[in-house]
Amino acid sequence: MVKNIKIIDKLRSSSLRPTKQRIQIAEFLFNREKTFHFTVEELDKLINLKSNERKISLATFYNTVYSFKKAGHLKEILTNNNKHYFDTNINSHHHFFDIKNNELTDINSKEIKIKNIPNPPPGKKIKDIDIVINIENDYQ
Amino acid sequence: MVKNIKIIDKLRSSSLRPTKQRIQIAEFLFNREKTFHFTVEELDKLINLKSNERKISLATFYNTVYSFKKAGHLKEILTNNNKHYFDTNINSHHHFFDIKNNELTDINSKEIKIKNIPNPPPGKKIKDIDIVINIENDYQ
DNA sequence: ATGACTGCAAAGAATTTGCAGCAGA
DNA sequence: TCTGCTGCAAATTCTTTGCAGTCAT
Repeated sequence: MVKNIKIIDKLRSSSLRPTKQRIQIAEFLFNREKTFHFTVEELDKLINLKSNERKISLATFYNTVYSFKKAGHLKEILTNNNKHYFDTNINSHHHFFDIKNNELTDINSKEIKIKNIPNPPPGKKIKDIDIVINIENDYQ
Repeated sequence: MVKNIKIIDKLRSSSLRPTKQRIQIAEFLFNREKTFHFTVEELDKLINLKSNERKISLATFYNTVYSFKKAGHLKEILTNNNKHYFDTNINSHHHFFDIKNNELTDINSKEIKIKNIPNPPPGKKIKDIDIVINIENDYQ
């Protein structure tokens, strides 16, 4: 199996040693076209079920996902369902959240704009802005 | 101690029996001027510490807070810190979230507006929109 | 060789559940 | 009386931690 050079560079350039586990997780996450939303536990199941190799431990998934987040390769998504969701799309974008099934969808529109952004409290600055549009079934 | 008629009406009008526990919790939450942000565990501590009466059980706090939310008397706030935060301000409003200390502040400004709201997916309708402005210390 | 990383298992934090008994209507 | 509600404790779920052994450099 040919190692993915791009993935290894990505890791190195974030001062993350390209270990077997990190490479496997990074390939799974970043070699894809579409945005991918997940929790750490889901990721563990997805990767460990399909792989024949030795299982990666849950603690390593937690470590790795948080390292990737810190390095800016993943974004964390706000929800009110008491789980940490991550997103492989790190560009500034927003989400629909289906409150019935806890389902997240990216909002592709870049046109969404906020007017009259208030000033942050003294001594603070704005880091970024999350917009979540909560949706529900349209019975009519 | 005079029972708070308004609180009892509020409960009744949501088909919630005005039990001693619900009245005590509702008085604590709703008889105040300013918006109040809390988690269920914090609420438990705040109410049970200051009260001389028999302690209200944690399960009852969970039941009650979720009933109040369902009845529309509380709003749940989005965060990414793995806790359910609630807000006594049920009017549409938004939050600053200090990512360092997990601290929520209301944004009073009603002028904040979103332009070009995208269409929800087919069969869905927009329920509401949450905006969280993440802030951090402004070192310069 | 030396840090950094991983795996394991135990601990921790927050929330949920089941059910017997209690209390509003 | 009859449900709905509460209290308790156990269970569940997700996340974190400590540490010994392993691996990348």
